[in-house]
Amino acid sequence: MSRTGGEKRRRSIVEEAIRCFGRDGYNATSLDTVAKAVGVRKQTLLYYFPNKDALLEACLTAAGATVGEAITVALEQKQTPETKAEAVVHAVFELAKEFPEFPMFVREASRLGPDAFDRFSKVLEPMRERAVAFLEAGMDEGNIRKQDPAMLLFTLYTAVIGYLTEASVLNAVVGPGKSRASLRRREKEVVSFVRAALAPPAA
Amino acid sequence: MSRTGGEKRRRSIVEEAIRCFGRDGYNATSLDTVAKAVGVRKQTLLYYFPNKDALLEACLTAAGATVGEAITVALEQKQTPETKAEAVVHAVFELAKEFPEFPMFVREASRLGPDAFDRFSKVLEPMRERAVAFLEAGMDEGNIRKQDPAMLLFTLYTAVIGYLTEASVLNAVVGPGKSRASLRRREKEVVSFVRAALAPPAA
DNA sequence: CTACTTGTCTACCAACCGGTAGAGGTGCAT
DNA sequence: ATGCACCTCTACCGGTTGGTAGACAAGTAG
Repeated sequence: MSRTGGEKRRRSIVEEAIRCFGRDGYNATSLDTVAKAVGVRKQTLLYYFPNKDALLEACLTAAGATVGEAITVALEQKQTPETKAEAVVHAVFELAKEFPEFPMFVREASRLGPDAFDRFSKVLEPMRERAVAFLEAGMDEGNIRKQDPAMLLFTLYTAVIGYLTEASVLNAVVGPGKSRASLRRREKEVVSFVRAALAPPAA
Repeated sequence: MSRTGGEKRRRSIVEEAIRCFGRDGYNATSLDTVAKAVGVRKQTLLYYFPNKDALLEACLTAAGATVGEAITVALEQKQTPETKAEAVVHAVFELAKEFPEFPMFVREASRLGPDAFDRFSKVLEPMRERAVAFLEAGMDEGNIRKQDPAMLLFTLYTAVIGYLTEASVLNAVVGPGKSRASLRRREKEVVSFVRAALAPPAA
């Protein structure tokens, strides 16, 4: 029919699959659902990917590359050590703004087990190492409160992903009185939280 | 056959369903899977609950009651204001220790949307209000850093649930070098994090 | 003994699942 | 024009899904 061309189609399949997997979960998403979102028949998916699992792997790799790229771009601007963490948070929130299902997909990746998450995070490995080194250096210089840097990184991760994915909880906790917190407000909250987590005990 | 009796059977169905829904997600769990876990045929489930959705509602209500009870018991012991938060964290971790799928089910509840999460959290509503009041009082007295108490509560929630559910991430971030962090160690990390989040800026 | 309630079961259904087989259309190189 | 690689499709398969219909066993009250 329309012959959209191979690589372009492949990318659009992966993008829609990430949306569906993030929204409904991998196991609860049928190939038909993804195909309908792309605007194509299920068998076209199976032409590009031998089976559902291969499609998932492609999504995991692509997602890792996407977030890696976003963070790299954010850190390319010359940053003072103080603003680095906030720049990363901002980049992730920007990504979530124009791709709301993305954070949910990341959480789904971790839910699917170590293998799936490793495939997602493999690209991010060097950035993780640099982040740990950055945190350790900051601790040695006294700019960051002394603690296990890996655990600190994990705590920051859960805070960011939590603010981005637990919308139901946020509404329930903040209560019906206040208007539902916008992404912008949540980013401010996360940033202030990150500052508190990094700040040394005495100012 | 064995006629285990109505209410007992009903409870065991709900418990196993929480396990399955937490482990695999609601949409990806079949009634047959739950039935097999209980040791009974699918139609027996449908005798107690008219359909899958009704079973989910029962699970949400039961889960809310369980965590509410655990927290209530933890706070019954006379606590100093300083140890209250840690007592709640400890109670939740104890619950997770002997019921590992429980935190995952809570996260699944939030993933299923506001209606589902409301059903879970309805029982917890008065405790939420008391917690906010407690935090506000602490802020007024200068024992807790001034911030939006509802947002603080949400941040604490995401931290606890994150440490309990994101095992894959934890292993990936902490790295293969160290042994995987035990629940006990994670509880210590969460508690120290909670302290940092509550602590006023100058000691 | 009989009638009724409660609980568990077998048998079945239409819809949907992931995946296979293969026809056919389109554009490009020869 | 012809062959071929690329892409999308229809048709189908065996297995699983949530759910219905109803048989049957066991306790219980009269």
